[in-house]
Amino acid sequence: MTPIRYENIDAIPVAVDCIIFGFHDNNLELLLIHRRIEPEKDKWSLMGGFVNKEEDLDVAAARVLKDLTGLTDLYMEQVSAFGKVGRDPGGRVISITYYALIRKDQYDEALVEQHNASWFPLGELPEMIFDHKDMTEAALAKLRRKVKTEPIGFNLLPEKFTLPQLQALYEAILAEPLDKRNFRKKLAALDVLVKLEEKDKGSSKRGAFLYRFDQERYTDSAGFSL
Amino acid sequence: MTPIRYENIDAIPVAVDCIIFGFHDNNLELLLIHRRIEPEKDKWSLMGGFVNKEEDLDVAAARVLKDLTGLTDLYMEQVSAFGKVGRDPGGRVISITYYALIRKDQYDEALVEQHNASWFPLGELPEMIFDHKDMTEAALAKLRRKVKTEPIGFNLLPEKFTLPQLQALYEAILAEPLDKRNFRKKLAALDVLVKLEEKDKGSSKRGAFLYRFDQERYTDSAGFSL
DNA sequence: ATTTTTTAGTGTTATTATTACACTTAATCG
DNA sequence: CGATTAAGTGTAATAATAACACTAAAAAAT
Repeated sequence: MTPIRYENIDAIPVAVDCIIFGFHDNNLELLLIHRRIEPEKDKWSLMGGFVNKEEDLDVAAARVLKDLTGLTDLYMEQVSAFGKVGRDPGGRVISITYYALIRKDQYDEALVEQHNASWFPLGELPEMIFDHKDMTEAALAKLRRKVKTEPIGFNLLPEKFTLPQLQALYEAILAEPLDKRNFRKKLAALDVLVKLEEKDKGSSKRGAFLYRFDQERYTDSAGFSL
Repeated sequence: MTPIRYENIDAIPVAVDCIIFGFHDNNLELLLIHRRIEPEKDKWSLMGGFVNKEEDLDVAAARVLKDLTGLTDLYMEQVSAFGKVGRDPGGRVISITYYALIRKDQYDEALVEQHNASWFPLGELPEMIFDHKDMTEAALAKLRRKVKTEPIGFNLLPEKFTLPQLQALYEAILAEPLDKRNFRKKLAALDVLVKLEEKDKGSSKRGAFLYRFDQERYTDSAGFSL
């Protein structure tokens, strides 16, 4: 990595592929794109794109996300690089994966339709091209680890949300049931939620109080652990 | 990422850079290379190399490691991709980082000298080129996380080691003192070490018993947590 | 030979974190 | 106004972690 000019060096197309998570109907979902050309026609694919010569990796990922969803400033984290020689039968491509968390009430549906994209619950993923299944698994593993120690789950919920919603979100991500009282006890201890006056009556007769995540309280606090 | 031929796509030189950890004198150390040309002359650098067009990423990393140390089959893990446009002033290069754990009693000293490489304790790192400092920090963070839940620390020790050595290793990696009795209690519970008849008298008058890590016992066991 | 020095080795108790668990309340619907 | 549905709430048992101090072995010094 020391030479000063890199003209004799193999250059390789580099892509970013995005694992886009959403939350709907108490399920964690993935936004995938329907592939309409051979090879691998009719399989599904992560949203991706090539990295331009003068473009930062994470800028490329953000661009790809914006192209599909219309959204900017999404929560996004690099997962890892996939670089097996034969991973893409169309030619050598190294792909850097990012996962992103989006609010399903916010994305641009027109753009998504335009790309033949649709949402799949994690349990019902279709066949995917290349190594996109592996990428998804790596992203999910990373998300599961991260969500326990950083308050990133809120990126999947609307600004205002109820505690039952929040719990369902964590259950969906971690794929395990959580005890309601223990969950709330931990949250109360963290002291990063603000209880609002309003209730959401969408999912019960009684209605559940709405909360919002308070970034400042979190910043001032010691940690986060659920 | 969908087109079938990638001829109109920007291709970019891709490098691997290796964060090579060793353990010596109760210190975690890094193997760095002295840079003897401008720019950044006399700074230090991670060992790296470019990825060949027909070479898997991890094969490239293993090659780079072998070139410097003579060792194969090292424990190695991908850290992440660094891809800022200006990170290397010599031109656009995307670098995938790997950390590796080596036994300081095994590497090929001649090769290391040939590359003007030397070992630095983590606390005394010299100025490094480009973003190599960031890479090192990312690698260390990953190592710290991993070492708590996977039995990878043994890759930094000789086949036979003493419990005081093992504890010193964990203290060096985690950069915090550990309680001797609690440490041994946990190890005993894990039941993955085999106590040998021999003692090592290198570091004390009394001498400490040697142990070895038993891969089979670990595979059969439920988990690992220190 | 005896004492000194140095590091290895060993259990128990207190504290904290986690888990398990069941009833009451509020509001709507019939 | 009774029935239904999901929201909301506290306590006790268990497990995990953290704190802590002396004895044992061997070599080195006297």
